[in-house]
Amino acid sequence: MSYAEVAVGIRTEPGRTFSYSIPRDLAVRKGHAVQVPFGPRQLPGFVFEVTELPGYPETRDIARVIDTQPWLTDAQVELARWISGHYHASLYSAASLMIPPGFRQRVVAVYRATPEPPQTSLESLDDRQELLLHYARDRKQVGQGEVEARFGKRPASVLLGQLVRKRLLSRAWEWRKPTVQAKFANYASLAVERTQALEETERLAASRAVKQAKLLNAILEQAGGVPLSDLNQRFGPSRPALKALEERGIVAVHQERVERDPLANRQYPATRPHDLTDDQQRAWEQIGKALDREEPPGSLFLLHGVTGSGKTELYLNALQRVVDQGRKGIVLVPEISLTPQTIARFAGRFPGRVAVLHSRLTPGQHFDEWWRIREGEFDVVVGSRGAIFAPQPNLGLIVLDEEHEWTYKQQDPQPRYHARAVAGKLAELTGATVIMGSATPQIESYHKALSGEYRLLELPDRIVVQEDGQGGAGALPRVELVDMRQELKKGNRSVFSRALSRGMTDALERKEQVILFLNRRGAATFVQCRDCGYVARCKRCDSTMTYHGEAPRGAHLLCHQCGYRTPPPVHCPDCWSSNIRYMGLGTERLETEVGKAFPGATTLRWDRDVTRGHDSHEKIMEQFLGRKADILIGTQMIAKGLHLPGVTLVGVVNADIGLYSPEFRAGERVFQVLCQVAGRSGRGASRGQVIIQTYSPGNYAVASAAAQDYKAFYNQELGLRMETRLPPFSQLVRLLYMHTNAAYAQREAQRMHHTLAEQLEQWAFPGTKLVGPAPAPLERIRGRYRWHVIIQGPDPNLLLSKVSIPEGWAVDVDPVQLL
DNA sequence: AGCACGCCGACT
DNA sequence: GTCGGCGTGCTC
Repeated sequence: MSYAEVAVGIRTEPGRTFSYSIPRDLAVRKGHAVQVPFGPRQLPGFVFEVTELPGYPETRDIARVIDTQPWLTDAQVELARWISGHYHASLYSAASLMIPPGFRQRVVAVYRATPEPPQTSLESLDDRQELLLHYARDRKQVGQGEVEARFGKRPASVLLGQLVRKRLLSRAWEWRKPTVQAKFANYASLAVERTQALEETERLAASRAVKQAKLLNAILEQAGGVPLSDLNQRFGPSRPALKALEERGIVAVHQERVERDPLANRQYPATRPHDLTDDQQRAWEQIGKALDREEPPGSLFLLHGVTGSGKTELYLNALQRVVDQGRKGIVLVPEISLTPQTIARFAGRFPGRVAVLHSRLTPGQHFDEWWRIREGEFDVVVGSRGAIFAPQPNLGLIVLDEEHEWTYKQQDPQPRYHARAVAGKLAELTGATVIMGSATPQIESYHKALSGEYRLLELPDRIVVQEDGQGGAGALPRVELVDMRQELKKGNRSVFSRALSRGMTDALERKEQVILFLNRRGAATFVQCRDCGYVARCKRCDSTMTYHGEAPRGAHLLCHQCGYRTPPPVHCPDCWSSNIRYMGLGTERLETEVGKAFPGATTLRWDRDVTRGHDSHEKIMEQFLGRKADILIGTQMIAKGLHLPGVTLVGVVNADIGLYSPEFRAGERVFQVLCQVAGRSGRGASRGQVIIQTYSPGNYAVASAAAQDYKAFYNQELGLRMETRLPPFSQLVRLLYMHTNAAYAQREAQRMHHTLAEQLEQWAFPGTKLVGPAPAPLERIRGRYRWHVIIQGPDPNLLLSKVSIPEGWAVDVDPVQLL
């Protein structure tokens, strides 16, 4: 008899499995998805271990193996174990990251009326029970869902339970069909020899069956069959004409599996490797050695290079080397950088061998891609955060581009993992090499690189890629810092400093393009009564409402926290004054101001408010690349890795936004975003110019961004982190509790703090301390009050593992933000 | 989800 | 001293 340790789909402590016996007729292996009995229910689970001895005295049998193939590789099983432990999540939730979404089969209950019901039970029924019993007797079986639809979720389960206990209904467990499945489409292909078909085409054309002739000709042209949808698209409704051809045995219509390939119907021009610069060559030698396994495997590289220094070329070379060895790669890029431009760079180098995984895939597309990756069909998987879990067999390389991006940290559902940390662990398990690249590495990463945990590779110079594809040394843009306090003193109350105004005029005269960056949406950032000082705030959150004044929704106030929308006030609700002023500046109002100051220029706005549609990112960029606009106005979105050769001037309208946030990473964020925006300028032939407007020119983040000096920023920031014992000098775990009742949330947080403090006193982990309990900086979101407790120390998990976390608490290990 | 267990208030 | 309300924890 063998036994299995199964991670069951319930809330559990990290790492917890349950022991089940394996029936003789079931082949169960590590990594299998299974169905197991658990109390009165049947639940899904994953097999983490197969053993000869039971891990528990009273085991029950595994009910079913969901798929003959294991869904998790051995490496993924170990990876899930690590994620569960490190991020304090259940093993099941960790394993779930690695299977295709939409395929989470669930067991559902189905009910049948019993053939010989006990008479006594039939006599004691109320109206609703009677109704449900008759409903069930009228059909073969009744699913839980339909009963819930008629009676409501809660009453349905109560009623069904009552009828089962009275032995009037019997309950069985069934698997709900997967929500996504392989897709099949109709294809038309030749059923006769080509020569015969050609004759037939001529005969049909000569007679009056023009449509049939056209169709047959199209089918002739494409060996292996044409999808009917294509024929319909090209020739209009074709089914009747096709039917005629089919009946005469000339063509055959059959079903074929179609891959919902997101790259289908897109052509990527093939690209060849560029010559490397000296810096690139030096970095490449080190990477090459690691890939050739001349050194112990599992190397982690941090590639520090400014925008345009040729990091991607090194990624491509490394991927090529790995592919030549018969191994495979995963490339992670931030979701927002997953543009057609980026995909083209990888797809062009490995034509037909690149899979793309991102959140905008339909479940069907995701499902198909997952299985094809699993089968080893792709050399390279390009995707956002979750692509780190792509089931790439024989993994040789993981690339993490823009490693400092905080979108690599999963925020909402457990496990709140960081793709960078997961990549490191996966590399350790598989022997793969990791290359992390950034122009502005996260402080922790650079610290690790300097202390030898990562291997540091520097690319200090920018390369200008000419039209012929050859590279040469390029110049960094000239950056000018403008003190807006001086502008005010000189009587300039406009949003444009004299320098920026002049720069824009010059650029526009030379027919060059301009980017204006403002990290805030909307028209006015807050709405205030001039008489009593009232500021419009969101009813459900504490944040101030932002005024949006544009079509299609008309003027309204919007909460950027929860999306709550309300008409703009005519009178102050406190003092009934009509002296309402709109204060502050957002992208929307900036566009208006540009229109006033540069009436001849055409503008394009790029922020979350104009990019709701699916392809709108692509459309806006195409418009700007096609010179349909002179000035692009946008938020963070414009800063991410776009190559815009026509831009020679970037204006940062207000660098100070975010600088005084209560977050310990505020300075780092401002520095990163300013560097990124500056990198948008002068990527074509001419040298770019950047003008940064600020009210805090002396601030270290703003000043070192203006000087494009990462090391200066790093040294300053590291000093601050050391004083405050923040990462990398400690590790943080944040425990967050939310509740609609403020007092309840506070009490719960105090209770948690008390428990932790007790354990801390008992075990006395050195250097570990508790921060809080305190209301989170965003004290209320969507009407829920938020309190948190933070554990700070060399290994907070030691303390965390001593307490059990009650329901309702969110545990965030290595949080990227504490708002 | 459903069952056992335990703690507290209302009753014999 | 006993009965039963429901809140809490466990199910391999």
